[in-house]
Amino acid sequence: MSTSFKPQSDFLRVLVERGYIHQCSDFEGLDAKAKAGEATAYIGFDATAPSLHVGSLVQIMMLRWMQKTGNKPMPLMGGGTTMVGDPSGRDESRKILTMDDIENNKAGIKRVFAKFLTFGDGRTDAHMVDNAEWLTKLNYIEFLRDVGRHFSVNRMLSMDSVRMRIEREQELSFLEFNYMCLQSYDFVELHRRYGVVLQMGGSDQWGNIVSGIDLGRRMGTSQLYALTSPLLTTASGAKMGKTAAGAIWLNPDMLSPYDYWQFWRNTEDRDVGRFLKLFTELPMDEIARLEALGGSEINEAKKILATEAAAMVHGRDEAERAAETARQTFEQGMAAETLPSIDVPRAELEAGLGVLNVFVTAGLVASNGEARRQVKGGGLRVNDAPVTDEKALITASDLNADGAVKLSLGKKRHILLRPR
RNA sequence: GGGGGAAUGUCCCGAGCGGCAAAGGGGGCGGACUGUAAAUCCGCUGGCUAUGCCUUCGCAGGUUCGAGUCCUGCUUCCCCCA
Repeated sequence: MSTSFKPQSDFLRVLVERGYIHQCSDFEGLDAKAKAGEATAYIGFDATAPSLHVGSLVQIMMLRWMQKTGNKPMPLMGGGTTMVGDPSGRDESRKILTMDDIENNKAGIKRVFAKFLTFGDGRTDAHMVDNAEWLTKLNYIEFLRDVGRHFSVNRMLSMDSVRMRIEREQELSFLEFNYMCLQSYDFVELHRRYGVVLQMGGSDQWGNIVSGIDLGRRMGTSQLYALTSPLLTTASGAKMGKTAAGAIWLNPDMLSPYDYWQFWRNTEDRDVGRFLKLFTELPMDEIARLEALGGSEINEAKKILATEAAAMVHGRDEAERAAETARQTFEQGMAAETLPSIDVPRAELEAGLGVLNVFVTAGLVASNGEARRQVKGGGLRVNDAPVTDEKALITASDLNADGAVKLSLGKKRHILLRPR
């Protein structure tokens, strides 16, 4: 995005200055719509997991800004499209999910949106839709005649997502090949039902979105618009939000607020400014100040980033608590009472529990074998003392002043063991 | 329809004369150095009631003291010819 385009609408102005925009089909046209508060927009979310993770956060933030700048955001549950599976950016077919899984996932995902958007019937209130509502009712022949005839297979074959599969000689099922048609049709359907004129998404969705605009034109909608966000990677090139330890989930039952706060606290120096703009709502001049901090002072900026980002998802109180827990744990080296914890029956603790087993139970390591290896490498600690004997027992005498045992893996991951 | 190849450690890529818990990467985890950063260096990277036992090389059988490695059938994918 390096145009000299000067947005008139609050919506585009914010998105441009905060770095949300990768591509837009028509800046001027969309700007006018947004200025009039008529830029009703949707973003589709596939129901492939019981929670969204950090990878979807940019999209969610775009919807939030949309609402804050006087337009109507519509998160779309891909209840129908999830049954098909998006081939974009994938080099192999998705697993087919069962209907039960999809329902379950939708319920989890809805909880996330409630944190970011105000729902209701007002003009700028968010409205949640599910494409299963219309996609599952489609009649095959009718769909082919009304919608299918507008799609050129020649053109679809030239789209990145499809071409890649073909070039790499990887299977692309007819089921997946249809995904684009369905997503395009969603756009048209949403326009007809709710007057949606804009579809946003990650840059990998550009092709699908534009194809929806095209279909709209052929099927007689008014002008539709596309807006995509850059695909987020960390400065060192890793994909955002997915580590081998697991994705950075937004639902607290999948990842504790404390761990969520830690994720942001561990941001690389180079990413701090960019992330503050995308994932917090701090004013731009404040961000400029924070991002200019040099050397170890940048850590202050990271703490603010962590607290602001966590507050958005888990609420201000939880965020402050996570920040305080981190302060006590890292800056004072104590076992903050509010660290994530697990319970263990008091009788078992008094009888003595094997260290290895305890670390496995706490979920810090996957198996006794891994625990042993960590002991060898000096990675496990009980109450900050390195575990040297893998046969050691943890007993009631290990309880600290707060009545808990602090288990640590490495320098960053801590869990409290509490007798119950 | 005919001919030829491929499937390896449940994160990925990938070597593998009949003795293999299976080379090497990447990724990840841990350690050192730092600032809970990056870069760099080092270690680890099947499971267990553990000087041993169990489970792994697409699936099912077979040959053999012994099979990822050889044979047969099957599945999936790729290439060439038609």
